[in-house]
Amino acid sequence: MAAKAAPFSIERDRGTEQRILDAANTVFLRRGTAGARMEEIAREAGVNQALLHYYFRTKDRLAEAVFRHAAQQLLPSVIEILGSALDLDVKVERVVQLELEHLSRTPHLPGYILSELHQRPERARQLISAITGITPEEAGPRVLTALRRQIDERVKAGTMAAITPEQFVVNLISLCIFPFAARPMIMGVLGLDQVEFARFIEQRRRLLAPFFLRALRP
Amino acid sequence: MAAKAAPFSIERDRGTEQRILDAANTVFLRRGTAGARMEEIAREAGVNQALLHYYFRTKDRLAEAVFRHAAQQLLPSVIEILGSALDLDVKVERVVQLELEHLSRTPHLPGYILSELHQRPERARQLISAITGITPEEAGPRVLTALRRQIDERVKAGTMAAITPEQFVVNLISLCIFPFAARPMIMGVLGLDQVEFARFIEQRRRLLAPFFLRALRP
DNA sequence: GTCTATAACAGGATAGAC
DNA sequence: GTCTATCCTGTTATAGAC
Repeated sequence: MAAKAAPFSIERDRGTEQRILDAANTVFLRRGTAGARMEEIAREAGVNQALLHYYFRTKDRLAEAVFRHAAQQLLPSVIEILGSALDLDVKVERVVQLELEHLSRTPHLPGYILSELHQRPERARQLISAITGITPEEAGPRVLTALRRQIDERVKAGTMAAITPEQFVVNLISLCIFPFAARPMIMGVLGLDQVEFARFIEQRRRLLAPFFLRALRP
Repeated sequence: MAAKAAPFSIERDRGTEQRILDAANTVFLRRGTAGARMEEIAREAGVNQALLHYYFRTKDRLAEAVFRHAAQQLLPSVIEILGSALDLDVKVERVVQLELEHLSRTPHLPGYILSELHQRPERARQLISAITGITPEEAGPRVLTALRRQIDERVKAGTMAAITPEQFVVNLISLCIFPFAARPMIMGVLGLDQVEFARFIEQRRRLLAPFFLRALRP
């Protein structure tokens, strides 16, 4: 319980439990829950396997902790931004920048979340509340209501093509997240190596918001 | 080897091997390779576990067969369409219709493929050749060359906003595939049940191509 | 808290009868 | 070809010393 001071090294020691969590994060994100091995996590953390069970009773509980943490990372504040009072164009630009920037740093995240959700759809509920901190029943409607008002306004003014808020949201996050979730496929189809893929994403940060905004025009 | 006639039942017996393959398909697509259990596949196929090993030596070989089959289903002819000589607008419309229609029938497919590719990136190569029947080194360039020419033409004529063929392709397949790959997440965030999700996709079939084409205008 | 050793179990694979 | 019974390996989980 007592926080340990880091006597020498600059990067402070966050304790064994945290080291294990970090290792678990790495391994689960890479291999998926079913494919992850407790032994590999222990090795990655530089401790032995028994210690994992000391801190987190079972593999299931550890997986649970990792998923919860990961869920808070995907869509970091997308729902918050989209539900805010910002101008619609600004929302788009911010979501794009935030997501591409963030996912560039944690490229395994989308693949992991989608895999988990695909194999355990009941976790969707958990994902939503992790993102928003409120119940799933409220999060969606809140965002959609805000968007619907902004869209209606513009459509009436004739400055925007008709679109439902649902399609709006799905289009936007599809364009942001899919390239990372499908990274191996995209690298394969387009014949890119790692460096070229990174460049591709950089280019995308400049082109995506304008692309999306053009699609919104009447 | 001899095809069996179906003496009584109308649905003809496609043989045990095929029944096992179908069952394996169902289970692997639902649970992922690591999460799938031979026992569950046997039960699903209505045979016992030993028979799986009789037909397909190991779990790995069975998984291999399933992946190969699945790979041929995703992007059914997207690469072919995009690499063809069709008009650009027609390509977009056809890809959208083909993919949404097809994925509506096999909703687990994208999640499964992405999971596999995420955990075993080396399979990307196998995916590409399964799609195109030609080597990965040729498939990408072929499509991109065709698109680049069409895009350049239009941009010069001033009828289209500048975009690289790579971003063009990724945008298009992101918008088609992601909603299925992230189905549980989307249902959660938007608060949709199964029926409402199906309606959402129906709506998407009408709205997606126009949306995309608007984004292409100058 | 951390370790070594080992128990307990799950799941894939095989033997052999029919 | 198909089944039942069983083996065997890999993996999670616990006991107990330090």
